[in-house]
Amino acid sequence: MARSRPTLHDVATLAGVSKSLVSLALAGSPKVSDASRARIKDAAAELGYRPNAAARSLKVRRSQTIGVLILDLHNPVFAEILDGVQTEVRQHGFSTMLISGSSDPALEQAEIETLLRFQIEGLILIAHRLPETVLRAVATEVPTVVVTRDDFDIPHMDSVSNNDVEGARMAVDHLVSLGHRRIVHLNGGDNPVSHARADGYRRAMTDHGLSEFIQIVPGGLTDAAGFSATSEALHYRPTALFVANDVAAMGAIAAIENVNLRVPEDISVIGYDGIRIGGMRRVNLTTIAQPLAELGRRAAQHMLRRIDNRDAPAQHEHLPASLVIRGTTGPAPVTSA
Amino acid sequence: MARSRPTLHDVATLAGVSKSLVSLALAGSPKVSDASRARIKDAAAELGYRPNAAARSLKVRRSQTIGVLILDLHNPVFAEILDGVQTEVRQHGFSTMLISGSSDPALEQAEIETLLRFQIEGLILIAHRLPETVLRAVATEVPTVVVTRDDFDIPHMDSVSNNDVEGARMAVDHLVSLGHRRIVHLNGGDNPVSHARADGYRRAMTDHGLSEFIQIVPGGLTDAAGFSATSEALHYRPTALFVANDVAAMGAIAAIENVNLRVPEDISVIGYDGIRIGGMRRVNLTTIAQPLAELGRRAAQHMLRRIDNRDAPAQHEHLPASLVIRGTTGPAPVTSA
DNA sequence: GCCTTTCGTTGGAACGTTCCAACAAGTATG
DNA sequence: CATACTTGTTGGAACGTTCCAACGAAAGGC
Repeated sequence: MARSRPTLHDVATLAGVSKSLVSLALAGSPKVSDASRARIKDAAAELGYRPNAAARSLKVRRSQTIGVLILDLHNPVFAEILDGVQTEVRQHGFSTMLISGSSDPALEQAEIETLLRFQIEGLILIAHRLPETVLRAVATEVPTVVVTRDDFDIPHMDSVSNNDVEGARMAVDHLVSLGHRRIVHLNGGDNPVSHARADGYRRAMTDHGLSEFIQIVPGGLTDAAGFSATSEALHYRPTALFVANDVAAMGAIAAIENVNLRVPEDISVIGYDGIRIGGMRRVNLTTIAQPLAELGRRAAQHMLRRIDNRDAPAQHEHLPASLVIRGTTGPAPVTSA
Repeated sequence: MARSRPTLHDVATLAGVSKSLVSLALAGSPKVSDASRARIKDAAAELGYRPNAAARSLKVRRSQTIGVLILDLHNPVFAEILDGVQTEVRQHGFSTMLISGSSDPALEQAEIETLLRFQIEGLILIAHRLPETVLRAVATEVPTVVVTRDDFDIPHMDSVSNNDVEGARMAVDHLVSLGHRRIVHLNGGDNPVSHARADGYRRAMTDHGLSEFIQIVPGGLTDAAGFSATSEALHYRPTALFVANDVAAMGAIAAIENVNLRVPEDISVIGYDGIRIGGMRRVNLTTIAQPLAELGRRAAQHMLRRIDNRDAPAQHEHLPASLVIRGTTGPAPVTSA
């Protein structure tokens, strides 16, 4: 267990040159003679030299690290976005420092503080529940981009999300094209994303001349919330349910089957998000799929761009969602209630 | 957009003291007078001072950061373990630097190298596929603990995992207690965990006097692998399937239902891991649950212990798995084939 | 009134880099 | 042959901390 790591200086003495030259050589400068370069490389290898990122970062004032706050690691939506962020970011030689949200929102702010101490060059928020004041403060400190939300207008702060209103409309369109009219929406609770999806539902229903059937049942974004909200939804005798997200949709389906109705023969169900599990054959959920990994990648790209040009105007990018038809939606039953 | 951040020095001049005293005060030393302390705190707040972690880490040679390699971010098993790691680690004032495995294993080694440059104080491997030589090399550099695997014997390197052999036995016991005899195992492929589970299956079957029914079908750890392996498994006319993990079990169930057999009336299915989705009512999967978050927490604890005492003997901790009975297992059908 | 202790404070070296200015030695230019 | 330029190399300052040794002032003990 080697006590203290070899430094640039150690390599220099072994190679018989100055530490400056070692630094130059290792950085791949062309002004180093081939002979020296070879000697230095050998010495570095022999000692198992590894540059100290803290020292480097202190000197050059760049940490090559970007911070990522992920609201909920358990939520597959966010995990897949994170994956997209990671692949993009590492391709550009950056590392990620990760923190995940906890039950206490105040903790998240403290964690962001920690991230900033490490001189992160950028911050990506994969969903969040920070008050706008905090968000603004953060934006002045470090280039920031938010994924899945665009409900803010802060200078120099980008967002990447899908258009939830448009996605909700696609869900309704799909159901209508299958002959459904009594389409109930299971809402996802009091958050911007759920509001937008409810809004899209409302508008699409109206556009289809189905405003009399508009019915929004309060729910949540979890399996359990979907399950329990469904019993209320069934009072309205829907032939189809548009559920705020996939996870809740799975709960809804379970609730429907629980009262001996069939999906999709009696009731069609469509979710939102496009999480992987939805594609498993056991689940086979029709959904409005967000391009999750792509969302993450784009966020990273915005980030990197903004690191080079902090003063670029804020961009709010929307990536298109897409309808993925699987087994939980089908033609409306002929017996209209 | 404030250009360069205030330093200790700036705080010192504003407060009219030396930077040493500021350092002392901010560290909470008792040797600082109340008057000075107050003045310093005010000055720091006014300037929005934030300590530079790189500088600190350079000086004290402690980064307060631990590295985490997560093999596959998509796999809910690993995500839940990571969550456990995070909560424990942050409670002790450490941050995490995350990297996730990619399709190319060589990349993972490069990423570990990056982690080491940041002077991480410890490394937690949430599953991995590194060759033992690399593992050994890593262990000499930094305290390391491996989660979900214990197939190594490297000095100073801990592991936390569940006992897969024992867990597999529990699965078989459960099925046998329901009257099953024709129990087929869908294997998870060529990796240590799957080997152990197959082994446990084999032993348990033998112990129950069912060695004639031992049947191991090669498969994988994904939904698709479970689906396709099942068609072969059905040739053996099983009344129950013990599948290598939950995700593959979901694929298996889909395949069974696909040929118009019912779960669990015709065939019982039990998985392994205890991922959250399995608990969703739509899935409702009987499984052998690993204490995932606890696995992560324990790993972090081992890590922290080892940071204080690098030379402690290696520990291989096994956490007990538990049988979670849900809806995919039931009594063996009376018509024995 | 002198010595010692305590208290609060300070200067400065160190951590391991990067990079600028400087330079020696050789090569080309006038 | 002096000057300028190139090539390869070097010393040293800086980055923002921590912490040791040292210090002056006040206070206590003799």
